[in-house]
Amino acid sequence: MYRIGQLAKLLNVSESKLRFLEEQGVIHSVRQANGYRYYNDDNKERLEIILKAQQMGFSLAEIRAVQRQHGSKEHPVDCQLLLPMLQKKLQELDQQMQQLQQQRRDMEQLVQQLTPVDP
Amino acid sequence: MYRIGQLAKLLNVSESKLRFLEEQGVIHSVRQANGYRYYNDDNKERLEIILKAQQMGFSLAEIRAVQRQHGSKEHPVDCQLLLPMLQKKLQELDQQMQQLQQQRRDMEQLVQQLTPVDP
DNA sequence: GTAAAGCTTCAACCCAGGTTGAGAGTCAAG
DNA sequence: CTTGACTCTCAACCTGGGTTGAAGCTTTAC
Repeated sequence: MYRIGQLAKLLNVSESKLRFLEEQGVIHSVRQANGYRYYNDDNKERLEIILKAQQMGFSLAEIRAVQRQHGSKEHPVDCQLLLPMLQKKLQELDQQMQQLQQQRRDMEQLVQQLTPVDP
Repeated sequence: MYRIGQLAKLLNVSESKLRFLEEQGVIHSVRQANGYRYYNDDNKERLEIILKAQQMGFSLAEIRAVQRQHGSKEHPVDCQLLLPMLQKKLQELDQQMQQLQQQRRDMEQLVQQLTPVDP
């Protein structure tokens, strides 16, 4: 059981961000009588997954959507939560990349046309 | 010479966005005595480039940075403006993709471990 | 010559994703 | 039993990238 400061330091995020993410409903903590947030291993794991998802460019809205979709089922919950997101993201990225590469080719051609025989 | 409404419709963006982008210094227009914004082909071309750059995930700050870097030189200006941005972005994407793919492999393995011989 | 459509500025608002700070309670150590 | 470190809530603020709306010109069309 971590307290907020410990977990924040451990995962290198701000305490305020942890409070914010909880308020937004994407992570959870356990409250003791003193009112402090405590985080067990499940809470921590979920947080780590959320952070990864954010790094990959998912918005909190997308994350919430997948969480709801998937409900609170059995075990490989978090992986099953993450996999569809990943697959979606990979597809998007593949598409983006292809567009970019096409545009780069176009650009390079343009540049060559516009810099005829200067030297 | 387009007026703002025409250009906005043509490129499928809002008029307010055109005003905003001008205020932010990333595009320009020509003012006539009546106070209206008019857009010549150069203005339009630059706008199109900015819009593409935005689609590719560049922030206005990044765009401004490249614009300043590159000053207002000669001709293939806009391509030379776009190329370094593209190259940077491509690198970033390549990196992201590799991370993602590694993570996906990890995930898939995990899922398999966690769903042993269920049926 | 008047109405509608188009344009102007300016200030206020919106959303996401947080951060900051005040005022107050909790806990461990000396 | 007080000090310092830690935590709580709540409200206000911030940034980026715009949107919305009011009040007032200009231009076009009849």
